[in-house]
Amino acid sequence: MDKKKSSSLSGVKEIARRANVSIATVDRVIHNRKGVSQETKDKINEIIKEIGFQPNILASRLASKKTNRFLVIIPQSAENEYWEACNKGIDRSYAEIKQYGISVDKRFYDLDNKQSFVKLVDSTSIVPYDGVLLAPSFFDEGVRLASRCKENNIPLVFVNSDIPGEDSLSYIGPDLYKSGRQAASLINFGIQKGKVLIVNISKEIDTYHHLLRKEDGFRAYFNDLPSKQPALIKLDIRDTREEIIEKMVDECLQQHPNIEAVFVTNSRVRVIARYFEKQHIDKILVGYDVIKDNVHYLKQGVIDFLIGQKPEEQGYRGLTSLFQHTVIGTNIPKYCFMPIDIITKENVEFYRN
Amino acid sequence: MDKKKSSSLSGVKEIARRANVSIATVDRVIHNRKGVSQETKDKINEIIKEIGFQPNILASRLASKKTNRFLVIIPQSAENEYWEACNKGIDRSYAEIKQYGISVDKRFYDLDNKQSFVKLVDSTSIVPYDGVLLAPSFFDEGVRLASRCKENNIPLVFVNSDIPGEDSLSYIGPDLYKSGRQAASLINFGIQKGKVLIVNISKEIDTYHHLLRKEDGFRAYFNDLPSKQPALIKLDIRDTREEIIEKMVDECLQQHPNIEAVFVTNSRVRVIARYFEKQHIDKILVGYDVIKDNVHYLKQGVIDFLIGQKPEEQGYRGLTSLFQHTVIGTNIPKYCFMPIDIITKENVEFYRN
DNA sequence: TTAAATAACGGGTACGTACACGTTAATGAA
DNA sequence: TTCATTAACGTGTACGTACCCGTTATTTAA
Repeated sequence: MDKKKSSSLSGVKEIARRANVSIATVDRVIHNRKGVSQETKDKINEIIKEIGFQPNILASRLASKKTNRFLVIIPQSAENEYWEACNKGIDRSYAEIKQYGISVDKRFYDLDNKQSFVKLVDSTSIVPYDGVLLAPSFFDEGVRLASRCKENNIPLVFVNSDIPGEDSLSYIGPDLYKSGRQAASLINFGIQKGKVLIVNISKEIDTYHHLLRKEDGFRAYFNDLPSKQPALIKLDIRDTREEIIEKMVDECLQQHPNIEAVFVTNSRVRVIARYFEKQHIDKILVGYDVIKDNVHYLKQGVIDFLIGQKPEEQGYRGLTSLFQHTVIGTNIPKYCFMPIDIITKENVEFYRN
Repeated sequence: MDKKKSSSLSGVKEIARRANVSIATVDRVIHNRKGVSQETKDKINEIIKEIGFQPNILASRLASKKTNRFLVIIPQSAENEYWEACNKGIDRSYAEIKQYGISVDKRFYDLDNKQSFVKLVDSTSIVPYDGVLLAPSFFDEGVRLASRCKENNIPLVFVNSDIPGEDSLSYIGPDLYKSGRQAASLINFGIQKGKVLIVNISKEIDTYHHLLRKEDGFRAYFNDLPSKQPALIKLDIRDTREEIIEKMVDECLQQHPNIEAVFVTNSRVRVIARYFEKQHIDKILVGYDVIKDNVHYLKQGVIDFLIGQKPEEQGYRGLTSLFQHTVIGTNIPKYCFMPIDIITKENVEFYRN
């Protein structure tokens, strides 16, 4: 943690002095531009290694008027707290890195409208950008954008959902499968011997696939269990209107009277919670995402556990990763899985998305 | 998110141009040094507000050869994963801010030896420092250091445990009481009608007090419960030798045969877990801190829940806060409570301290 | 009345790096 | 031989801010 007086003992000037060359030559070597003989190049590189030269990023950024542009493509924040949080994380990152001459262009699409994503992806030129942050809610277009990035050699970071085949710089988001397991483990801890209901609520086919991964993990947990294995009922609701949802859940509960716990695979758990509260139903209820409505029912005791996926941090890390990769030259891990946060009535007040 | 071409439209140069003064005069106003008439001072301040001038921190730091020193006083990392993590967080922060000409001096004390803390505090001069990061494991000396900081007007940040009376810049750490409540809530979710055992293991009286806060929260949760209230047994162990601990727990379990769950108020839960494994005891076990041994027993299924307090982040935030306050001028929140993380077998692999 | 002090300002250099441009010598083409 | 080209460097300025050191006018002390 100690540092030499950074004055004359480090820096390009010192390197130049030791190598008997000018600062400009050292600079050429550092940025491996041409115009330097192999001999001096070797000598300078050796000195660089010897004194452990680390360029002063402040001075570097100040001198090179270089300004990097990043492109961000995520769902709209309006009426969607999850993506609002992600957006906020991006802003927080931006506030920290704008000093370095970074600019960010954000484009938003409608999560309920695949076409808006298609149009956005196809109409946006990625050429002027030094990096792209993408939430690829829809598969095919995500792939298209990814390959365009690859062609142009532009680093690409996925947030929230991954497209495993494409070689992105990094994926930052949840492990859906494991989060499903986690939910199962919590429910298993609380139930006696009743049945367990799994509810998937989604209209778009692509987003529905994400829910399936969670369900897989959920089921896998119980399958791996040596002892008791509760009966698992499944309910698919391909409609997001509350009346429809309530009606279908109602019917299902009629049909299976001894359901003890309900697992909702996304943030729509709030709708089920509202229904439970109205009908004075007291079952174990587990769902996703720390958004206002869900927190309300968590505090009421209607929802027992929420699983958090840190959307704010996903946004923050996404942009920060692009910055660190491009400007600082840091090595970015290919996969950055978010923690699987368990939120209850007792700890929700301290939770940070 | 859009930015004007930051070239000629912002910066001290532009301010100077608009105010018909030299850059030096603008600089005097910005750092409110004397040598400027009230009139021009007002004019310049107005222009600053008008164009929303934000000084370029890169250039500022580069020009002023100012180098800030921070003092860090925390327990030794050796054989203590918790404080090792905190130390690591401090290093991570340092790696980010050293660019700005920050240097950090670390001093370590022995958590099991109050005298080492006393000596350290009394022998260390805080005068040359621009900020102090302190883990005040022992109360009285913490107070002494705090008042010395106050006299010298040096910002002080507490991590891990607070000394509420002293006006520090910030406290960064857990809410012990609420974390106890959280533990209670988890246990309550899993038990049927058996008794619950609370175990405090600590030698030093000061650290023992921290455990009491958790116990208070734990008890409060059950007190607030309208319905079932399990019997709470308490076991104080003022010795850290494993044989002693095992023996006392053994006796206690003999005496109370129908204990269903055990809550250990610190990271020593590993000792109880080891004992449980040996004796093939299968009870709900909840404890603190994501350290190697505890994780082992979590994965074995011996420990059901660990409560995490993010030591790494505490260290990171601690130093970063000092930096932001001193160098950037950011407003630091007086209290920064860590989330109360719930860690299980299923999510531990994604957990970040 | 004169020297000294002070208030209010401007000029200029430095921080560490980037880069445009100038310079020299060697090489190649005509 | 002469001119153009190129490799291999050095010089110097710029980035935006900080701050030392002048300079001028005005006030104060003697």
